[in-house]
Amino acid sequence: MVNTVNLNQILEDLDATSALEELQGITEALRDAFSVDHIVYHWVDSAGDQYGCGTYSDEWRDRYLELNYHRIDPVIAGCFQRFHPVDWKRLDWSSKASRHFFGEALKYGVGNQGFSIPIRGPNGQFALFTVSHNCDDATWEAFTEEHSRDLILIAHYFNRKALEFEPNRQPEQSRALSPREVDAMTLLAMGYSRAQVAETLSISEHTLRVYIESARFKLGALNTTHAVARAMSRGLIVV
Amino acid sequence: MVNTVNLNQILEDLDATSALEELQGITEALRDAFSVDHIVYHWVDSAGDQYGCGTYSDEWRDRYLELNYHRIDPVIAGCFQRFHPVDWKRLDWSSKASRHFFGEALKYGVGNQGFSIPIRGPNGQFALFTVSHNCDDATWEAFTEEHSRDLILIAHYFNRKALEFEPNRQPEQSRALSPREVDAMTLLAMGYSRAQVAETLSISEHTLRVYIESARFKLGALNTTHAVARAMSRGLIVV
DNA sequence: TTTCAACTCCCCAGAAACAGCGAGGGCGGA
DNA sequence: TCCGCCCTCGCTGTTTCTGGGGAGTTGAAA
Repeated sequence: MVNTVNLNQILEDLDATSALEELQGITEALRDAFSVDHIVYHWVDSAGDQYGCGTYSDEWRDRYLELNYHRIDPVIAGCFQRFHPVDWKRLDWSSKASRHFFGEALKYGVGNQGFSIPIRGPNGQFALFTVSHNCDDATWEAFTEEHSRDLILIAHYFNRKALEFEPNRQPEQSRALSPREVDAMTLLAMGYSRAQVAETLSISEHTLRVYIESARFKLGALNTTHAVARAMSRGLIVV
Repeated sequence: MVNTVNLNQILEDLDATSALEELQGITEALRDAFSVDHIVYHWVDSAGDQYGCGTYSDEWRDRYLELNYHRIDPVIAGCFQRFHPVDWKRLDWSSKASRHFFGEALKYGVGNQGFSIPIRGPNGQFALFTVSHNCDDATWEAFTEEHSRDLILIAHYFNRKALEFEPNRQPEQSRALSPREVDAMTLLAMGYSRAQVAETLSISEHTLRVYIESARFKLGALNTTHAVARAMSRGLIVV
């Protein structure tokens, strides 16, 4: 793998991008620049609705989406719990589903090595930036070691553009919760019953209910559990 | 402001840091390297519990914490909604509380210029990395323009260390959920009622209940909402 | 000044969730 | 082979949550 990558040029190209299709082209240019098999940016969205760009084959991408592989993909699960970029080797491949998934991926041309960077944006947005290649462990470690910083920056810029191009996903910008509503949601997420929450906050249970309903309304949630889930995924509460 | 900053050296120093106190020292070194007034890393916990390190005066930090300024600080509010690093000038200072807050900050030696980078980690973790200085707009723009990429990387490395030093905030490991349990938790988090979930999964509501109870047990949760919250914060389900 | 959002309190009835009991078939690892 | 986990289904009763009303205060923004 050649290491004559001009980081500044890449980032400027990314900055200048004005359309979604161009991002696709940049993944290809990056793949060639880094001399790796694949570069993928993958926005992981709520209901399994997904979006991204990259150099994986169409067959693999379609299969991934169709079979809802994001649910068993250890890369997603692992990155979701981490802040660090992560080498695929360090993930948990112990379950049968994981190994089967990996086998499938190999068949469809994904490299045996991978390096994925989790990226998080406002409102619980979550995405991955992945580099994948076919080589031995030592080569791969040298590569990731050398380029991890550049890749973090590139991932960051990719996500900027993705957020820019997908304003539709932003209107989820629900109105912020009031302090009391945050309190209520937080305590509910901690497992308190309504009675306990009311007591903890020193208010009547009915008042509490008003907060919950208000929060539910602001979050567009169907019930309390949904409201708590949304509040969490949008980073409005931390448990 | 001098621009002889050795980014690699900084990042290596950060990587080698093994204790919280050293991070404080690094903010001071960075301040000198960049020749700015202040460098601050600020972990914002929505519960109001906060933590960070930086070169602000002790008086200002104490005042900030004591008066719960994080609730009215436009830097926090603004960064929380953005992915991009942001110049303080571009934030919303229209409210009375904001302007009062800014006046206070100036009195306590915070610069009139600022540049803050939002950083997000697992479980809704949120932090800011801020550079602040006293100068005119043009000078500041030139500075941020030149260093924004470096600052993004530095911010990233700071957050790595912060997460590393706060293991109690890391998700605890719990037994993995079975596929059916994941399905159940996911659909519940999407706002479905038990009846709807059962129908969606094509199982009886009683069976569904067994999954929910099982998941609740595995997660050590007190009720369904709690179980969903824990499953989400541990990255077992993605909603 | 007026308006608006936030915070507080109250009643009631129906829907939903919880808790505890039990049972049987299948599949994979020790 | 046996043990344990996963998946599936059933019953009964209690507790909790939800949704529909209405009403008063405060404080900050327009």
